[in-house]
Amino acid sequence: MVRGKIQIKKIENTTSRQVTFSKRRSGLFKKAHELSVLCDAQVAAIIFSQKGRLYDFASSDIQKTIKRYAEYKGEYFVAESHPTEQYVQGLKKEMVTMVEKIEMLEVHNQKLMGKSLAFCSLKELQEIATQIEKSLHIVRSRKAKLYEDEVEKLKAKGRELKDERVRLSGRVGEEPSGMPMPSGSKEKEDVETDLSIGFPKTRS
Amino acid sequence: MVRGKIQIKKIENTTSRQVTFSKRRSGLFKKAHELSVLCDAQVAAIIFSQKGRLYDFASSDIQKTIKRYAEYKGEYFVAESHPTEQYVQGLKKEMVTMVEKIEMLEVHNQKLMGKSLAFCSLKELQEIATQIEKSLHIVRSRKAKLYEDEVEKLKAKGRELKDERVRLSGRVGEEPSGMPMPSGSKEKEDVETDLSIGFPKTRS
DNA sequence: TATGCTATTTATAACCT
DNA sequence: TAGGTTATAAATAGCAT
Repeated sequence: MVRGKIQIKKIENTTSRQVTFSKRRSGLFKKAHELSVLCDAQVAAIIFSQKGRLYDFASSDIQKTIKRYAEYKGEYFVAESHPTEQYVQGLKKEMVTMVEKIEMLEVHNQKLMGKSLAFCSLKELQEIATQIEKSLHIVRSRKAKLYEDEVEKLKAKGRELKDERVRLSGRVGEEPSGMPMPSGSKEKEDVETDLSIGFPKTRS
Repeated sequence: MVRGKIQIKKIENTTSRQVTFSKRRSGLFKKAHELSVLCDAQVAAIIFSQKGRLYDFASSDIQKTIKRYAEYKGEYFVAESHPTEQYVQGLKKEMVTMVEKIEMLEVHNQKLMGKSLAFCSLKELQEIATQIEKSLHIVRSRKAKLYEDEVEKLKAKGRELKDERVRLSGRVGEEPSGMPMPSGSKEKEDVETDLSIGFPKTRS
């Protein structure tokens, strides 16, 4: 005889609570079963009692249902934190390509540096030598060009300093107090260049 | 107005079935909730509709409930096809390292081949030139060694052929019908070597 | 497709054995 | 602790909107 509505809050009386648990549990499972049959749905229910005992119901294989649940959540709800297997396969493929490229480059590098030549044929060695000779030529040209530019820059700097000195001596008097300036000498520019080479280093 | 008891079997009318599904589903979840509160139990329910849509209820965290279930049963419900974000981050980090390595190797390669020198300092150019010179020296030595070995092998072959001819001529008679054999000549070995160089090619 | 209504079925709280 | 009884609350089938 139900005396009135019950409040949905924890039943404090242990005996009542256990009885209610047992009855409502079977009620819930019955409803779950009916739902699955009436509506052709896949239903699973898991209950842990307060004491930690497990009760479960599933309209079909509960493991399959839970797996399906995990996959569903993985695909649609937490997609960002669960990349697909396909995506990872793509990454791995890329990595294989990269590893191959690294190996290829390393071998090439080694050969260009005169290492790991033990298994090279004469013909291959000839090709490498030709390549290296070509490289050496280019690098030397570039070095020469850079050196030339440097020298040119320093010469310009030297001329600038000379002009400055001339202007200064003009203002102070007829006799410049600094080093005497040779004039008309063919060697002059070279001498000044040599001096100037040291200048930027002591300045900077 | 309920006209009478219903049979617990699949509702054939689609509309009715969907309405019943919706109503009974919320009824089930309500019962599940009440059970969890009244009896202090941990309750989870998973429903897949006929169309494959997921509905779930859990009195606490459903993942925890499923995990507890898995532990209780001693089974795992990992969605195999979904690698963890952490794993993918690891892969990506590796890839970044590999990309850096490739770039480094490519730059080094380019420099060894006399390319992309535009931004090299004089000092760097000097280092590259030194490296290339060293490489060239090694490659040339190796080439020389290989060539020497080849010549040595061919000379041995030449001597072998000479011995063979001597043996053959001894059997046929005093006069060998082949080419006459010069002897005591200083040029002899070189001549034979030159001949022999062509031999393996025509044979193989 | 969802929500409201209501007659009726179903679940169940309290009690009993 | 389990199962049965019963008065009552709750759920819900069929219909309407």
